[in-house]
Amino acid sequence: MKATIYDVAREAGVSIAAVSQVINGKGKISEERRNEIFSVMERLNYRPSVIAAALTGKRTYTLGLLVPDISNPFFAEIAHAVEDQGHKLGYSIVICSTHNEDERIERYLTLLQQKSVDGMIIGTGMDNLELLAPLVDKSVPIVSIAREMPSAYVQTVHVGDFDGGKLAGQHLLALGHTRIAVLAEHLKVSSSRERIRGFRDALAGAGCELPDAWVKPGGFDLLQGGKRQTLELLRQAECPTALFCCNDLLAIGALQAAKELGVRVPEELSIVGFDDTILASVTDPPLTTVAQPIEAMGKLAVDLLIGQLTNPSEAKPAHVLEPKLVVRKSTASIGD
Amino acid sequence: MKATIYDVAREAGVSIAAVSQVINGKGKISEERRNEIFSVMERLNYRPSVIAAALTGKRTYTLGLLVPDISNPFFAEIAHAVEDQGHKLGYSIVICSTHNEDERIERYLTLLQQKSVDGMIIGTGMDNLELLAPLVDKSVPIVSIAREMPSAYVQTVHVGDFDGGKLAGQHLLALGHTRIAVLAEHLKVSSSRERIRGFRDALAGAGCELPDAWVKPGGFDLLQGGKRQTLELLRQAECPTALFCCNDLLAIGALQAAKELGVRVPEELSIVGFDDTILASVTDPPLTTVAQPIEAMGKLAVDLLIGQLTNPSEAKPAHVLEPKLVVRKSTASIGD
DNA sequence: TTGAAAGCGCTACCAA
DNA sequence: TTGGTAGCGCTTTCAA
Repeated sequence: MKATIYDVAREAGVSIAAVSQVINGKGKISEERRNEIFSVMERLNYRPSVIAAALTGKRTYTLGLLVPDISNPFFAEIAHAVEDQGHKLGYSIVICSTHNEDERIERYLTLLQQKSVDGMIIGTGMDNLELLAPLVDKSVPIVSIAREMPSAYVQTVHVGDFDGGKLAGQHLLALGHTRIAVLAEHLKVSSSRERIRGFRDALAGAGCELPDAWVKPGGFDLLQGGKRQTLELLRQAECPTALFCCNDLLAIGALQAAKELGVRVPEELSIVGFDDTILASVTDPPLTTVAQPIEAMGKLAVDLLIGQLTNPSEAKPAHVLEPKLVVRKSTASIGD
Repeated sequence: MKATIYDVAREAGVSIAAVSQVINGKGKISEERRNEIFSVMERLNYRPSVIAAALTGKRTYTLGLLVPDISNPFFAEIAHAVEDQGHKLGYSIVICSTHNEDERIERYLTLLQQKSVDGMIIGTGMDNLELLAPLVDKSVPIVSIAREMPSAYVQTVHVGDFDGGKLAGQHLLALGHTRIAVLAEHLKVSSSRERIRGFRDALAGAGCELPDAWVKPGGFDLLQGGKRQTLELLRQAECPTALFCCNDLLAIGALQAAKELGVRVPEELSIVGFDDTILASVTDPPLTTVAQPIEAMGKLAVDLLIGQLTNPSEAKPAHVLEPKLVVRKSTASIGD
């Protein structure tokens, strides 16, 4: 059986209060007693129950991270960064993957709260901000990452999606493309919408039009979705010469579709992705993509969250990081 | 403030015991009272505290998953599979990434236990089985995934690493290679050792020797490590014509090294990986690799774990799934 | 059927 | 400095 605070107290011949104080380094205990108690804890291999402690409202030094799909390298890399920084600051991270299903968002939100994390980082889009209400009530600090979240209550860390889309657009325009299509995630994803808006903005600046029919929203499976949409696009009589994909996974689907149809990238079709995950650097050809500073975002999110923990009253500005275009081999001048 | 069981009891004019019974669907409560209580719970937006419940030893319907590095697509895909199956069976999954550091293994092991998960799936190699002792004491069910774990206490799901290595070896031999080197993870990783053993076995069967100096263990960063080791190998006078990499990430590092040196794959250097993650299918050239049935492994691990939950006394055999060689474009006959 | 009360392990306040 | 003790919110006998 696991040792409890009572066992330690009994063995050491002191009260549980004394033991509790030693555990938490609070109160006044004589050096002698403290050492005695420590050695008993050691001997009994005693581990305080976080559960019981949490019940009495103590900090748990655990942060929750909610992502839509952990098998998307972008979020896996975010998770990695968050874990790293959290650990540096003495926090453990528990990760929950909502598997892109709305119902699970609510479930994991509740779960994390119930497991009494000290704060949460949310990387999942939330259509229904109502879901945050219980957290706000309990004043659980929240920062959203990689997604805008229009709530005064949550702090936000994300890349300039509009600017990112614009970068992609300008790059493609500079290469002489005018017939360009867009592969998106589900259009309820705000970052996708923003990226497209930025992209459109760039095209518009050059007097180039993006027909609505050429904005293809994907389904749940980004890879398959990207592939399917691209096949459709490429089979049209008047097909696009370039593709802007709202993330790397979609871009890879597009790459696969092109390969399947024998369409050469970048000679016959230019493709630009978004995120700059590990995937982008290894594909054939390597992917031109809009990079998000994943590591910096993860670190910043943790820093902000822990900042809120220690100073809850602070203002909560949005932090918008700068996207960068990384040119690799999947884009080329038209007619090259 | 959040409503407690007391609030509900008071509002409904019953005892907390009655409310508890309703929550858990136990005991005998008149239909009438039950409905009354339900409606009060609704009105108060009452959510039972999992923490408090856990303190009294109730199930939490949460499973813990421990992986060495969530940014490795193999483990991200495992996590995805586990989450999916867990969810199907009504369990939530919390994922912890140990970031490949031993100290964090212990920390997260303790954490998960403290958060009172009902069981744990461990995908991290554990040198020190002592760490499991506290879990065994509390009889927390454990299944290890993707790693052998020589403990009668834990159930195991993994691929036949020896056979997988052998498949790789046979494939390379069949292509006429004899000068073959191996890229491994840290050699304390048992699966790497097994894969190499199987690989050696295949070579030995053909009278081919694998010099120890050509077994290159990597460091923490698999990608960089794989690249560095490959550069070293390729710069030797008498360099290998083929590489067996103990996972896809290493193989990609090798691919990058080859590209950097202008060594053509597969014409001048054949590379075979292990895992068959998404990465393998997108690289340039696509990677020949030994596939693990990731989805099946995740599903099986969850099933076994939940089996133990409901029937703790069962025998705990190891489940060894079959690896499959997936031939893509990174391997070719020697001299082609 | 229902309710009173004893924990679960720990924190924090108040007396001693 | 110390120890006693009242919760924290819920589950679970055991009586009523």
